[in-house]
Amino acid sequence: MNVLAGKKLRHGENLRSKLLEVFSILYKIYGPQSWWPADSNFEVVVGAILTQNTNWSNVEKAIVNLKRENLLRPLALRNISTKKLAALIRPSGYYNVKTKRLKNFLDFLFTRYGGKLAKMKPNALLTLRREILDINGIGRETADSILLYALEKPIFVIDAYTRRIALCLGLICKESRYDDMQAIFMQNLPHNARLFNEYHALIVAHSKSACRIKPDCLRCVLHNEKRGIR
DNA sequence: GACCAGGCACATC
DNA sequence: GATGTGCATGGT
Repeated sequence: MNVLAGKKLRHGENLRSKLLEVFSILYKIYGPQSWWPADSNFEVVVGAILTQNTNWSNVEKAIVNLKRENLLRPLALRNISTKKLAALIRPSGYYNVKTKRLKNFLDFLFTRYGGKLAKMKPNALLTLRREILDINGIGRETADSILLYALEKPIFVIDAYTRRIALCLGLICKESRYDDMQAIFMQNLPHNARLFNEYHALIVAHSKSACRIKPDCLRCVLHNEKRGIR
């Protein structure tokens, strides 16, 4: 369970105001992110699967290969052989595993929604989440990335960046599990897809930034921001 | 050459 | 349920 929700933090701040403050400062520093970096909702899904435990620059190489072959369309990707798909996504690593996972998602998409992501959108968030999590190879993070960034559903994505920053800020402990961490954000922020989109994207932007302080240590940024130091 | 990067499933205990 | 392991590339 969420052991920290509602608990008073130092300086009398509660979790809700702390989370909003962090968002406000990140937004002020990095500006609107308007994620995900993709040309279509389907490309978001492909990227979410390819980026599993992989550097994004490697994923970009695979995406470029797929675009070159005009394969970033559900039907086209469903119709190519696993051998060809594996060769094209090779730069993203774990290419045999990820080929199966992409095909699994496509099987689901065509079986249940006629190959159209748009047909998924009207369904309730939790219904969709259950369905997507049933696909072999799609875990919580990938499912939530698809739900938030491809289907615009209000769910907070927990990834390695979020974990590191939340740990740094004392919002979670090392033992916290995915659902616990997600509850910290979901129970203390308005359920708004645009807010969750920007918040997570800003966390990634900060984590990847080459700021002079240790990128993972948001505490330093918060401290300096309050003192007017950039 | 070692280490790391936006996971996940599966086997084992 | 917790822990260990396999899956693989490209950048530093």
